[in-house]
Formats: sequence, C-alpha cells, structure tokens
Amino acid sequence: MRIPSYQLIENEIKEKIKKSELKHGTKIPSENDLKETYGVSRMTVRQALNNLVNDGYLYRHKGKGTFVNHTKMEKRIQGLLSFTEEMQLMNRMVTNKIASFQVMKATEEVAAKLFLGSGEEVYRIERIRSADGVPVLYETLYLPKRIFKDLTESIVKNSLYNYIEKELKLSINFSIQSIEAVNANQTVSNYLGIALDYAVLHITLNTFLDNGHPFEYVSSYYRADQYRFIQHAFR
Amino acid sequence: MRIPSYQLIENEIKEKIKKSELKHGTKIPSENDLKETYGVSRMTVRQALNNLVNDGYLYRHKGKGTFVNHTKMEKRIQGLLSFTEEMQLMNRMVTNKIASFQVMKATEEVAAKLFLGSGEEVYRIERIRSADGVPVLYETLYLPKRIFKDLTESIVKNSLYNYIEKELKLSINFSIQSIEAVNANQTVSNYLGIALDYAVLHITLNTFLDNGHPFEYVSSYYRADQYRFIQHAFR
DNA sequence: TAGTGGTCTAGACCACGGA
DNA sequence: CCGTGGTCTAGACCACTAG
Repeated sequence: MRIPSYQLIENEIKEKIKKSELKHGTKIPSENDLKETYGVSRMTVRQALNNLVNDGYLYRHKGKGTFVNHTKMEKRIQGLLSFTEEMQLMNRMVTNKIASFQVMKATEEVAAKLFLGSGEEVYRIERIRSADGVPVLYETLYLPKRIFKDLTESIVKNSLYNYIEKELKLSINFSIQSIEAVNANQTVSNYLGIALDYAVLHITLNTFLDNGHPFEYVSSYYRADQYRFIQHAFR
Repeated sequence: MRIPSYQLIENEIKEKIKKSELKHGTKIPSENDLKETYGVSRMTVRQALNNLVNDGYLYRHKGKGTFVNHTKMEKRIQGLLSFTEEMQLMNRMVTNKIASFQVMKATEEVAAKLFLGSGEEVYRIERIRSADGVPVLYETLYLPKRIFKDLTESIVKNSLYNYIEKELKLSINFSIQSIEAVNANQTVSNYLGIALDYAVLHITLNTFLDNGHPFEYVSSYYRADQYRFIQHAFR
C-alpha cells in the first residue's frame, strides 16, 4: 500500500490549514521550494497543489505565489450529509427514538419513488430525532426489503448511512430533495412538541446508489426554530 | 493571445460531447492515441483530460480507459436560476410589482452580508412576484450602489439577473441560501394574500460574482402552496 | 500478455508581478 | 531584473483490467 508522494504533500498542507498553522491569505512556499523540501520534481508538487486548488484550499496568482483560501468550511457543507453527520459538525448530540417499525407492502406512491414492482415489501419506520435532547425532526422512512434484508431497530437507531456504507458496502451517490413549508398537523405537533399550525419544513428525500437504484424515500418534518437548510448553488 | 494546447484538446472533446458525437458510456481514445493525434506529450493530454474529469464530463477506469459521463444534464438543473428563469421553465407568466424603491445607508446586517464599509449606500427594494397572476413571493432586495450605479424601477420590474449579465456584463458565480419555515407575519400575509400564521418558506440569499464580491442580499417569503424547493445533493 | 491510466522525473521556455 | 506560476516535453516504471 504505497501512498503517492503528491498525496503526502497534499495531506501535509491540508493538515497545516486545518490546524491553522497556515491561515487565510498566507503565502505558501513556492513550487521550487516545495520541490527541494520534499525531494520530488516540480510536476509532482504541481499535482499536489492542483488538487488543493480544485478542492478550494488554495488559490494561485501568476507571478505572485500560491495562497491559502478561506472558504473551505463552507464548501464542505454543500455535500449530502446524513442528519447524524450534520449534527456532529455542529457538535450536537443526536438521539433517535423509533416510534414504529414494520414491514409492509409498498403503497403506489412509495413503490413509484423506490422503483419497486407492485406488491414488493418495504420497511416503514417512524423516527423522532433529537439534538442535545430537543426533538428536531420527525420522519417516516421507506426502505426496500430487497436491499435491506436484515434490518433491525438497533441499526435504525444509529446511523443508517453508516450501516449502508460500512456494513452493506453500498455507495451512496446523490439525493433529490423537495422542501416546502407546511403548518404542523396533529401528529407532527405531538411528536415534536410544538403548537398545532406552527410552521415546519417538510422535506421529502429520494436517495440513490451509485448503480442508479433508489434505496430510501423519506418524508420528514423539521422544527422551524431548530433547523434551517443551507445550500450553495452555482450559476 | 495563444491558446494552450491542453485547452484546445479540452474544447474539442467538450464540443463532441455537446453535439452528442460522444455519448454517455462511450470510450474515448487512449491517452497514447490522443498524444499522437494532437502531436503533444502524454502529460499535456492528461492535463486536458484531468480538467474534463474535474468538470464531470469524463470519468476514468484504471486499466480500462476514459469514458464519457452522463450526469451533465442533471448538473445543469441543480444550478442557480433566477425566479424568472425558473417560472419560464414551468411555462408560467411572471409579473413583478414594486412595493418600494429607495436608496439608503446599509444597516449593520446588510453591510456585513454585502461586504460593505459602514455608511455605504444600498438600494432597498421590495417586490411582489406573481406567476400567472397569483402572488408567489414577497422579497426585499439589497443591492450595493457601488455596483448598480444607475438602477431604475423598470430594470427591477424585469429580470435583474438578465440586466446584470447582459447590460453590466458581470458574471454571476454562486449563491448561499438559507431556507427555513416561518409563520406569516402581518406584512407577508398582506402582500401574499394569505392568512396570518400560514406557513411560508423564508429564504435568504447571498449571491456572489466571479470576482468574489457579493452583489445582492435578498430576504424572501414564498407561499407554501405555490412553491416548493427542489434540490440535488451529491455525496 | 498487451493496453490502459497513475505516478514521477529533470529538464525547458513563457508570461506575469514586483522591486 | 528575478522569482513566481503556466505550459510542455520525452521519456520511465507501476498497477489494474481484460483476453
């Protein structure tokens, strides 16, 4: 298992940025200096720097030098993160409560969202997820039995994305989300402990694997005072 | 004005993909073939291909070859669209009503969002935007006077993005949006013609130019029954 | 085994920025 | 002017994939 030298250089610079040894606007050593420091050719140094520029860690000015960028934290957030991961980023403790867990035949709507044949079975799971003990969202998950053969409550109580990636060795690709505002109905108001008619975010989510198959359909309700949705969009 | 050879190679391949001469999954010639075709070194070919891979046009498989990617269309759709453009996509007629139009000194919040010095002037504009005659959103725009020297009501009544790109010749890069659900207050309820406390989407938007400067800060309220927000996210 | 992309070298000339 | 990054060469060896 050899690690290529350009990756070693990349990682070392990345670490320094993360540890704030290199701060926004700082000039890093020139390509010729780095070439000497690491005992590699200039092209290898450039490969490392190119990757860091593409990832937004650095930017270059012809004739001047290479500098540390400041926007990295923001860029990370635009990716697809699970609720657990999102809350970890904010240093908040996640707890999950399973309100129901059953296997049923997919309804027409769910079958359509999950690309299932009629009569195929799905798990239907209701969860209430809290951050630092405060209920933030109530969601209903639909997962194809075909993909999740031996799902248990304890798996769902922890991070589903972690289970999919680490245990099932499946590769999550992208999701389509629809976001709207609705007034809380009786169920939502009960589960989240908020007043009836209080505004909540209703997000439905269809998530797909690398092979193009959808593996989850989720309908979730977020407490407006606890959650906001940040996104980057490029023109 | 010399164009580097790697860019020529890049552009030629990009064109072929756009004209569908190269379709999804097609294997493109090997790096050694391209090297011969264009009479350059292999590193130069790789520079061209690296850029196309980073832009999502191609993907590589070690030992197999380089292939044309298919996700370009999807990537387009997730991009940043103005309200006018979005509504046009859905074949809905947009009308804008200007509720107020003034120049004022930026408040602290607005100055921070627009990277302005204290005391700098901004336009503050309130618009109600309708699709097919139905009010969909009420928004307050803040635009730096420094960038929009001669803004008029009639420009704002049409598409601002169009004016920025076609008239001012500025290049819009990306936006950061924050989306939350709130209950309509008196103002919102009046302008959108909905009941008080009805759930609405509150979206604030900070949009940036290619040079990194923010050019608008917008706070908008969308009618929940008329608008939903769709987005793709990649893992 | 042959062909592919992944990594790497030791040079070179250029254009730009600042002193 | 010198130092910077931008482009480019003509090789090399490696790891992976397929027949």
